[in-house]
Amino acid sequence: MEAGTDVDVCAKWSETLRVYHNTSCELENELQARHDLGLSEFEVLLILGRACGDKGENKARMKDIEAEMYLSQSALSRTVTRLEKAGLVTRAACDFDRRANFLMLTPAGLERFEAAKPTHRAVLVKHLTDPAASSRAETCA
Amino acid sequence: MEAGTDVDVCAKWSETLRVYHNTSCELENELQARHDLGLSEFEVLLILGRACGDKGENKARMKDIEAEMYLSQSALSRTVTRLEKAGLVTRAACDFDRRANFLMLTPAGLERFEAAKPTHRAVLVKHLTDPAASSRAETCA
DNA sequence: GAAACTTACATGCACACGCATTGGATGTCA
DNA sequence: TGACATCCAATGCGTGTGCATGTAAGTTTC
Repeated sequence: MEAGTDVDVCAKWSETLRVYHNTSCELENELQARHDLGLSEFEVLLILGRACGDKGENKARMKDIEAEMYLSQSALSRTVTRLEKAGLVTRAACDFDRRANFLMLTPAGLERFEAAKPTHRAVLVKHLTDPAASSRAETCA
Repeated sequence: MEAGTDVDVCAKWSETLRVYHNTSCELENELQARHDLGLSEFEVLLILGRACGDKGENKARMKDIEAEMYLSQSALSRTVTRLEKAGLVTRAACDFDRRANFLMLTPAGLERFEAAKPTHRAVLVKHLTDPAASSRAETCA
């Protein structure tokens, strides 16, 4: 709407790309190396971890998880399959709607999540508090 | 370093994810639908388009392009292969360093790039000038 | 209550990506 | 000159993703 919009927009996009790639790349690497978790997998645990946390029941419907993530329905389905194979999560049928699945954290899943949370937070702090400190990761492009 | 950092950082990351995914998803969709170009492919054209633009020679070394993109060396190599098959770009050996390749825009490539540029800019403006206007795309998660 | 539609999840498939490796060209040092 | 390290680009391979589709379950309409 104002003069210089083109340049501003390009600069803003470049900055967004830089922060996004550097951060998600390091998140991926750190979570994988330290906790054997992919970023998508961690994000599912993150949603489960805060869902109904006070009731002690860490569960959510697939559809609700999907709505909170930038991941297609099929990709989420496979991500959950991986988590299930790793024993971090269990699928449970929903009594009221047998099309739907509930997803629950297992004790192992909760433990893994709690262990990974500091790693996740540390990377975010590193890259988002002082953007200048966010440099290119060694791997990932 | 200050109180509330954790919450601030999480909110900032959420916002970055939102903007990045919405924007890149719509970029991908629009460029594909209107110009038969993937986002990575367009970005290569973008770099070539502004490289030495004044000299009328739109060329650059693979390594230099790689350094400007968030793409691995192998992915760039294949992206260029696709562009080459589409006739938008040609590889040319470098006289001074025969390990390196120069990449050049063909006339068709320049034309395609010029056609796609407004689409690219429009999406950026839409999503980055007023962040609230950036809503979830229909496709892509 | 049967038929048509919609919703939730899984799966076949194609594809773009990153990592590791390879092959060829260049530079360096003895 | 010969041996070795370095650099550029291509390719084999595995994996995660999205789209399209399939299947089962719920909802609506008559």
